[in-house]
Amino acid sequence: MQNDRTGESLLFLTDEQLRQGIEAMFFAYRGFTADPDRILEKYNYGRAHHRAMHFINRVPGTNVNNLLKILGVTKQSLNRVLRTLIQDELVNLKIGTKDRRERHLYLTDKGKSLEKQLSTAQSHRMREAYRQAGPDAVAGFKQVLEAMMDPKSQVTYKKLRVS
Amino acid sequence: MQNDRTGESLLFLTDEQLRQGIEAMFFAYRGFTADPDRILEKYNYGRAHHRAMHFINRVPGTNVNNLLKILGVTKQSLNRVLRTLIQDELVNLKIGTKDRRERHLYLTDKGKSLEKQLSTAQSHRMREAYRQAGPDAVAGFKQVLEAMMDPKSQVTYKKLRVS
DNA sequence: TTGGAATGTCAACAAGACTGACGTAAAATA
DNA sequence: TATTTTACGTCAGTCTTGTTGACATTCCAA
Repeated sequence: MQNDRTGESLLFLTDEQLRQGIEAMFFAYRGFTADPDRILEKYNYGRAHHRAMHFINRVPGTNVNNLLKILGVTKQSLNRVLRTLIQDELVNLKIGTKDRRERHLYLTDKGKSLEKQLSTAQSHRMREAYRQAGPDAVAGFKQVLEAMMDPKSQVTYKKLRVS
Repeated sequence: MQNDRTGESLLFLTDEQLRQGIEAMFFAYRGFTADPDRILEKYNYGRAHHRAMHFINRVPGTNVNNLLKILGVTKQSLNRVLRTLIQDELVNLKIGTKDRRERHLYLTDKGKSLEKQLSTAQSHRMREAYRQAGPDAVAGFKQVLEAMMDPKSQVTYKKLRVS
């Protein structure tokens, strides 16, 4: 695409480059989750709670089914997490007015506060990485990640921008 | 907040950009692990086995302690995985000649074969993503990921290139 | 009115992480 | 030589987060 296949090296597609990419994903993901994990530990929550809160914050009023699709877990798994979040008053349920089977999910003020703490920590690391790498690198970073997603995730990911 | 100092737009550092990066990491990592996961399931192994095999393949003859540092888990956790890999004859132990307390780890032919299967699947997705994004994007991708790692992981990551 | 969708919940299970404690062999050091 | 430290293994117990399967409730829509 952006290179002449007529003698240019395609060096970025060597096995060594791919292996490096794989290992970079592994180590970077550990860093990516490290800061929120430390905070969550203090409150006796886990990554699953973080993810739920993140997307409830991102899509306030989402119903359970939609959240399930985003998170890609079973309802039983999500339910366990939601139950504790609701008990601890981090998440609010509102029964749908149009369809009363649906539960719409919202963060409470307490929930927003914790979510803010978590996303601040995570964003801080991301911001530093972005700053060090610069705008062009960031654009490339996102391009590659997006291309790595399953098609369904890609759709979900893009929808989140629009909404 | 994060706007142009010298007229240059730091648009890539907005909260929205950071949030997108966070979500991209989440969805991309799912894609990243999806293909190997499917293969592992058939053999009744998990991601932990994959990671161990990956790095034993990458650093043949590594001792247990070194592998522990790379993987960042407890010895109990790794041991459980190693035990099954050795039982199933995917991994070989060799007692150190210089220091006989050390166990050096190697993939057997059987182990190499499975590792190849897994890395082929994972590389295939990575290669497609690289190809779609192009060499500049790939460079940026790696820059950002590297900057996102914990310092210790960064060192480990770089050492793997050299060795 | 009936089928199916949206949701919740109970039970059981497994992977994979953790901590803590203990044991052994071998190397390093005082 | 005696002691301590290192490398490794293992037993036991716990936690989170995922899974399947089964069943109940509510309620929309054909």
